[in-house]
Amino acid sequence: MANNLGLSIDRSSPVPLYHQVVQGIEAAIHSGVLEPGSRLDNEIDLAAQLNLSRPTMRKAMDELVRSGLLVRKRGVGTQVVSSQVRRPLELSSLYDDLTNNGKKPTTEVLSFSHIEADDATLAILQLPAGSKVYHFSRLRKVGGKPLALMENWVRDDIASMDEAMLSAEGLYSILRRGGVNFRLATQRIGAVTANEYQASMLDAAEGSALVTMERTAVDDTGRHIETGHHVYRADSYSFEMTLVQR
Amino acid sequence: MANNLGLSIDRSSPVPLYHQVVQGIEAAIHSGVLEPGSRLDNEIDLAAQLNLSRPTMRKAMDELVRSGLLVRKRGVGTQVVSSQVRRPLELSSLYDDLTNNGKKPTTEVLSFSHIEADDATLAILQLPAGSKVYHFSRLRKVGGKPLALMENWVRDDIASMDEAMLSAEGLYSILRRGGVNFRLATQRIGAVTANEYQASMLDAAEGSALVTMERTAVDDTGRHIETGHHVYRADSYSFEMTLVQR
DNA sequence: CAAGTCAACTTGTTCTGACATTAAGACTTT
DNA sequence: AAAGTCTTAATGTCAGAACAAGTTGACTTG
Repeated sequence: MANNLGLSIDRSSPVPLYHQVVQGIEAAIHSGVLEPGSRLDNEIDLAAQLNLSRPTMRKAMDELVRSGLLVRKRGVGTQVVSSQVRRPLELSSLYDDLTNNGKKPTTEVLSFSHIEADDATLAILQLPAGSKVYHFSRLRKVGGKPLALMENWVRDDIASMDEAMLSAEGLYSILRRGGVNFRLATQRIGAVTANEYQASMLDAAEGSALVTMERTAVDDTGRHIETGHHVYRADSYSFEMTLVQR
Repeated sequence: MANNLGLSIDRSSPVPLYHQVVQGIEAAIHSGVLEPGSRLDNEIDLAAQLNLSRPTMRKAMDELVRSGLLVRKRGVGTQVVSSQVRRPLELSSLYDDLTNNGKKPTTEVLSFSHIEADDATLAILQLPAGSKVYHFSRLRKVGGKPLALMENWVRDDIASMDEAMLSAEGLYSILRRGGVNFRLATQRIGAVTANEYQASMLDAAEGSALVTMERTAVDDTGRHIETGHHVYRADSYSFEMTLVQR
């Protein structure tokens, strides 16, 4: 059976060939052309069908295996796992996540200051003593409903910012415009019960469950850009992810 | 400066060369030989120093970039990000995590049955109507202190199990012995407040915060092996992870 | 007929080689 | 002296080839 996925490769495109293959197979899986559990042709045939070399084909399949869409087994072949694999947790801001899903988030800046960082923040952001940082807290709402209460500390040598900017857009887009290329983040997810302040801000009952996230983001030059402590209403937000065994 | 990392490659080892390089560089970073922020020699020189080809060297560095230890920038070079990057969330069981950290977990089986799966479970595990599954709930303690309350549904065509087995070891080790090679899992992390039952089992106050996790695990043949709903005491457990931008 | 053996198939690893793209600094020119 | 340009160096992409190592099923043999 010629498992022609109906995908074509544009060699004049600036998009790398292996990435075109990734997108094509992703589309085939999500559209149902490739059903969960079905076997793909072997790497060599697939490469030949698309006029690609095997290393290029393999690199594409590597990415799909890593993202959890495909499963490979030596001596056997490659299978589609499931079309309903969730997107892995991405290195993006809450604001981006929401707008990408068609939501219209609003941001209210509750406090804003440009101050000398305390010792803990200096250590986390790996800044020399006496450095100043932006410190602010924001309330994010979707459809008028409070979703998240966010407190952040950001180094001040990237982009200057003020309350108005933070009200109008997401923190990450401001920083990206300042030339930051985010590369990785470490985060910790846990839970707490809402104290009086959190409850009032999030329009929730005191003692209700909140999801907490602490995150520190690093850019491609190794600079620690920002750290934050966020809390989310547990009835409106949870973290979904796909873990892949290496 | 010859950035010789003092690592050597054993070509007679069954461990792939690229993986030996990964382990060597990881060790160099964690031991402090490679300091955070320092630049590595370029790929071609490094490959030459170890008598490897550039693709092999690149594949090793790819993995380190993905795991967040290194940062690459075209036209510039490769840098060490930080020695204190946390291990990414791994596809492992709580039991393994605890024993690997030197803890001695105990497990109490609260209920156990071998029943026909309900529709929701059939759908999640992608089983035909009428299939039977193991359904059980367990309480896990560390140092005599309750940590997690776990309810699981497991397909029954892998390994037979009973209360005694589940008391003595982790679910994943039983399944692995039954020939399962776990490949990926999708999970969702959130929060709730403890109800009366959860509070009493976890020795916590009613209304205290709990971290929730729902997980479905898939093996290397695409079978959906088990799904579970776990709750953890928020004061004793949180999820740490490293996100890497592709 | 059952058990072991072997051949075919598929992914896993590794190599050599080439060119493209980006970034930074040195150089030249105005 | 400042601006733009060019060179250099590094990572990014792609090709073609070869062999290694599991898996599976067919075949052979006792």
